[in-house]
Amino acid sequence: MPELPEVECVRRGLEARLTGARIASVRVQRRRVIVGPGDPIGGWSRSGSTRRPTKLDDAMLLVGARLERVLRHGKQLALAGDDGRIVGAHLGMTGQLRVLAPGETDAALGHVHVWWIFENGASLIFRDPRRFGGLWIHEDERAMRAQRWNALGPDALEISPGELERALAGARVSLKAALLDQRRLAGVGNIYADEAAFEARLDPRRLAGSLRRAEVRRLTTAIRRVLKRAIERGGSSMRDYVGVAGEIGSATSGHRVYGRGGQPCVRCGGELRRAMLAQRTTVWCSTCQG
DNA sequence: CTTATGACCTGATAGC
DNA sequence: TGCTATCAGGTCATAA
Repeated sequence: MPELPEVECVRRGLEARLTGARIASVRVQRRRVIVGPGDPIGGWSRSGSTRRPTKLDDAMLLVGARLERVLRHGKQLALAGDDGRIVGAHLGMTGQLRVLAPGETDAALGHVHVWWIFENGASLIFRDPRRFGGLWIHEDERAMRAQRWNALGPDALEISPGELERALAGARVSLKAALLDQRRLAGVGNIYADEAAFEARLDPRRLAGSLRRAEVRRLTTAIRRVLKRAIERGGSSMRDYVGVAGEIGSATSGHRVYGRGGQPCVRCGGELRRAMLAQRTTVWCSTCQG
C-alpha cells in the first residue's frame, strides 16, 4: 500500500518520536519477515527455499543502540543506530511501523511480527497482515546501499528532469509501467503514477521512451508536486495506511483520478476511463491526457 | 539484455 | 447467513 508519501510520513513520525531513544530489547514473533545476513535477499516468503534462516541475535536488531536517524529512499526505510548498525524496512502493501507510548498497549493490533521496547518505555512495532513487507539486516549503511538501495532509481521526490529523462530513455514500456518500475525512479506506486500522469496531462499508455523533452519536464514537475502535496496531507489512508501513531492521512480526498474511474474529470468534465495497464488498474482522462 | 507472468499473503466487499 | 469470486497501495524469481 504505502508509496513514497506514506513512507515519508512514517519516516518523519519515527524520527520525531524516537530519535535519541535507546533500544532496550526486541521480541521477534515471526522470524520469516526478517532477512538476515546470508538469507535470500528477496526474502523467505518469495524464495521458495528449503534452507533454514540464519540465526538472528538481538544486536542485529539494534538492541543497545540509540536510534539516531531514519532514512528513506523511494519506498524503502531504514532505522540507523548511533553506532553504525542499521535495519532496513519495507512496508509492502500492508506493513506498518507503529509507535506506542510508554504504558500504551493496543491489544487490537494483530499480525505484529517484531516488537522493540525502548529504555523510555515506548514501543515500536512492525506489523504486516499480508507479509509482503519485511526487515533487512545489513552490516552497515554502506552495505545496505550496495546490496539493496543502489538498485533503485533516483528518489522520485527530488528527481530532476535530466534524471527522469535518463530513466525513461529507450524504455519500450508504457509510461504507466515505467513509473512503477523502482529501478527507473524510486517511490511512485499505482496511486501516484496515475495522479502524476494526469497532472502532467500525459496518456499513461504512451510509450515511455517516446516522451519529448518538454513532456519529461512537465512529468518531473507533476511527480514532485503530487508527492509533495500528499506528504503535506499526511499520506493517503485508503485501507491499511496509518501514521506511526495510528493517525489517518487526508491525501485520499485530493486524488483526481485514482479510484475515480467512470466519474467526471475535474478538468474537463468528461468521463474518466478505467483499464488494466501494466497489470494494474489505471484511471485517466482520454480528453485531457494526450 | 528486456519484458511478461505467477507467486507471495490476508482481508474487505460484492454478488449469489 | 454463508458461500465464492474479485480486488487491493508491492515486489521478486523465473520464464520467454
